[in-house]
Amino acid sequence: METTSHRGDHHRSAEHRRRELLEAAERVVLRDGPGASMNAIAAEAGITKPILYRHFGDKDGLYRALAVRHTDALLDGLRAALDAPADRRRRVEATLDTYLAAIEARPQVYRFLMHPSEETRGDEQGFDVGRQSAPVLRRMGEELAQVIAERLDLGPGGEEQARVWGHGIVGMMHAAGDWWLRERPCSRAQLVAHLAELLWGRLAVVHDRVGAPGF
Amino acid sequence: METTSHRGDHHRSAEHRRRELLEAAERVVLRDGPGASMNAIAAEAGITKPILYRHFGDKDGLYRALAVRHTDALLDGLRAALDAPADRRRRVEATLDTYLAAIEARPQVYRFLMHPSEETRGDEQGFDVGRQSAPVLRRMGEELAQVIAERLDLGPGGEEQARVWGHGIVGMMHAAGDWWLRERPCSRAQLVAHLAELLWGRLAVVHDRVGAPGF
DNA sequence: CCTGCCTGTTACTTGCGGTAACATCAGTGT
DNA sequence: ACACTGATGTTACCGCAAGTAACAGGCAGG
Repeated sequence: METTSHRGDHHRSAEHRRRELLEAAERVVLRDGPGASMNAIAAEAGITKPILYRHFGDKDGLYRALAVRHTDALLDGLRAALDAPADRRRRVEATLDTYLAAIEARPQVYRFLMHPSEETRGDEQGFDVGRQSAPVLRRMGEELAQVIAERLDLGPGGEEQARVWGHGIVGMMHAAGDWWLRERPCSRAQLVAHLAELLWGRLAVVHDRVGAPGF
Repeated sequence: METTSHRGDHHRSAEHRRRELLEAAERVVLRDGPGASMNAIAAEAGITKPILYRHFGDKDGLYRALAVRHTDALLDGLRAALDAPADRRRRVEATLDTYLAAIEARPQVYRFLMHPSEETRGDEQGFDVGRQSAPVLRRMGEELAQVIAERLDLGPGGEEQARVWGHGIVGMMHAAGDWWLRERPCSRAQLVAHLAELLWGRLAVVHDRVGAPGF
């Protein structure tokens, strides 16, 4: 193997460089928000733009590469919470709390993940529907759907229902978390409790107010 | 009243012009997607950029003005569904279906509403959290929260819970609708049924699959 | 020595948001 | 009649960001 020496070195240094660039990009994005320019990122890394383009193709490529790490980390945490040894309600609460703790701890990362690239050209006027939802949300929805379909006996059509629930629950978590993080109206534990109550069907059984139009 | 004649005419023609510009902008946005340029909008309206800026301040202003009409229309529809004469389950289903029918009928409008402006400068590095969620979602969440708080007897702390539920349900509806519109895995009625089942707490009572780790 | 190949540069093009400066025409006060 | 005001419209420009040549040096291996 004469190749191992230099080609291995080349590859390793290339990947090493790539990691360095990603870390520089992360620093800039965390400092300047998701609108950070390629020039700023290149400057932070001590180099110039074309190198970034050689490594990542375009801005979207860089942002996607950046997002993968955080997305994976977040999903790992959620899977762990979903697999904790406890009853179903506790698992749901733990999963909600894990997500909320993550976005609370690093709101800049969260903001970046939910908003990676805006408008990937390739539209072509034929309505393709708003796919503005961040890929991380789609992945979370799909993974949750899979867990639900695997573990719950939903009967015929259960897989479809599991997917609806997966995306629905993730959307609920995301929207509530976004609002909570902005307004901070209560503690994280209270938010988790309220959401779990909602998922546990309290909306269906709570009584109407007296003297109000029914709901 | 010497003012009524000319000032009234001036105001009316100004507002008329504004409506014309908004309609041209809408045509372009529906044709080119939310990334449409001010130049393109001005050209569609038969004028040039500075006029748009005089009328709407900046791009965000134009987009906000555009969004208001659709947002109002959508919210009116949702309020009507929420006020329909039927039991609670039917009302929830009607509300979900109204929202989904709206985004199904005009996906381009939907996409535009959920994605108005990207990154309104004014960040200031101090974490302000991802407020990328479209204003329309916030408004929907707040309005639903108000309806819930008004009509349901949630006991102490009920208002807080109502707000959590409002934003959570809206997020669920949005995420599920977005996914459904992209993949079209089932009929609208089925999607509504699945979501209503989720809100009715079936997640809490459905049985584990035999031989699988519990959930 | 010359040929690739990687890394890096400077300098450019294109396109966008936004603005300044100027031109035009309608009605108003004196 | 005449200057003034104010809205409508223009051309031409600035600044900035994404993305792209085209060129310059280090370091293999024939």
